[in-house]
Amino acid sequence: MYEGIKGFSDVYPEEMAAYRAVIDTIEDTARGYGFREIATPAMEPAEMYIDKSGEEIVEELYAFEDRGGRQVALTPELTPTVARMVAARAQELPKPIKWFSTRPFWRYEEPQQGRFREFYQMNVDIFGSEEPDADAEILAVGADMLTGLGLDADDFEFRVSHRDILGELLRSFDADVDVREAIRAVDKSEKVEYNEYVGLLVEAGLSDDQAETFVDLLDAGNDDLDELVAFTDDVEPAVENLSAVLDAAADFGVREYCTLSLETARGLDYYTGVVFECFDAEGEISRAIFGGGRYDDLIESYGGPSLPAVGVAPGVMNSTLPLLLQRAGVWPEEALTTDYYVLRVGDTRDVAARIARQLRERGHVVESDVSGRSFGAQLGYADSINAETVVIVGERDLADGEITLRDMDSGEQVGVPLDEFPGDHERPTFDDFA
RNA sequence: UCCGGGCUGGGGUAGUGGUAUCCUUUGGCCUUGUGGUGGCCAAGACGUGGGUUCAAUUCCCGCGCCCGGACCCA
Repeated sequence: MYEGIKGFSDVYPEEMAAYRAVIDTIEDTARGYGFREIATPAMEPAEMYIDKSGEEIVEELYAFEDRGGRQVALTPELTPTVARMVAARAQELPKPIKWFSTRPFWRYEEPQQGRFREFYQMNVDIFGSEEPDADAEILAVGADMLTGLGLDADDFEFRVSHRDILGELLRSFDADVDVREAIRAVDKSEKVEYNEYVGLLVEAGLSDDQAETFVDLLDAGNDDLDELVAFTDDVEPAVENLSAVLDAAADFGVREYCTLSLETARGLDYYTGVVFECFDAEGEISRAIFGGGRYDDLIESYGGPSLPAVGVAPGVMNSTLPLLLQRAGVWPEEALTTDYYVLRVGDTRDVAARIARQLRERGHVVESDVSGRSFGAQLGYADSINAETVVIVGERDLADGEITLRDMDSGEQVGVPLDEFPGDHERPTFDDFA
């Protein structure tokens, strides 16, 4: 016996049935908006991540040399790959480009709540539109996924912010501010004490007074963005952009899930406009459920044309989303379902097989005996797979030209003439013949 | 990479310096034709390596994995 690798998970059928229901729901939501599915490689050149993120990223990469001497890495995220794909065909692809995919990613990190070394993530992106409507559509598709899963406004909130508001405010101070570091401090503000937060801002270049002013400004801005414009005109375009996105979100029917939260920054450097993070509204799940935002410069930085982009990336398996769904009581049932079990008694394989085939042709899940088991054992197995209906194909029944239908919930049975089953019925059950 | 807690049949547990309890599960049978409610039989565990000891599942150390936290978050 071998143990699995740390941070990698096995998923058994019952649990996978629940995941499958979740994945189907969120993918159908994206398809409903016209997002088209793409497939991408599990490995890329390691430089693709190192060049963009620095050598320290190697610490969190599954990277190695392949037999051809190439430095390769298991993909830790989708963005560089999709940027390459967009860049390669940017000329021919009609805009906007709306793509999604759901697949595993790998990061060499220490496992924690909702965080593993292999995890499944869906990516939904729009390339080629810088309109607020595109940002709002990303918010809308994200919110629709969650409501489609059974969550409502009491369960989650999108904390929406804008990178340029933070950037312009910081640049407006008469100080040599490391905006990147200051935004990183903002990103941590929810997790640390006030004094530590201010201290981080001071380390980024603000004076003590400026840092406190900045913190107060963000707080005031959450209530009224105009307060920020009053402080400096430089934030006006960003404020207008954020307002326009929220207006569009209102028309798209998802404004109620959005909260203005200027303390939300996202840790990544490449975001350029609206950013947002989804949180458990009850706070039981402390980590973000997922996040997204606008990254207008990234395609170009990967060698493509200048092409605006906005996206969202919900974790699916091995992530915080399942924790939220469980907390909210909407996690799908972890159970097998089986429409029919065709039970064989005696030398009836030919007839049983024909019936099973006819039921499968109607799109049902149908099992039959492949183990040579007794009647009782077959019935026990049918019960263990939650068969709804058992079709008993026995020698005695066939001698009378019949099969027997058994409803497994009630235990009721009825004889049905062989030539009437399944007949014209799309989904024949006990009730149709009782 | 660091910190805290954990690890006993497939799952859940009891217990102990002298190799282990119960529940459940799985397979078979009672019942070559009636499961989910009975009875019988069987299978199946001390994560791993080392140390202390006459003897280690039990005490000590390393490692692995699990849960949670820090760091990081793409």
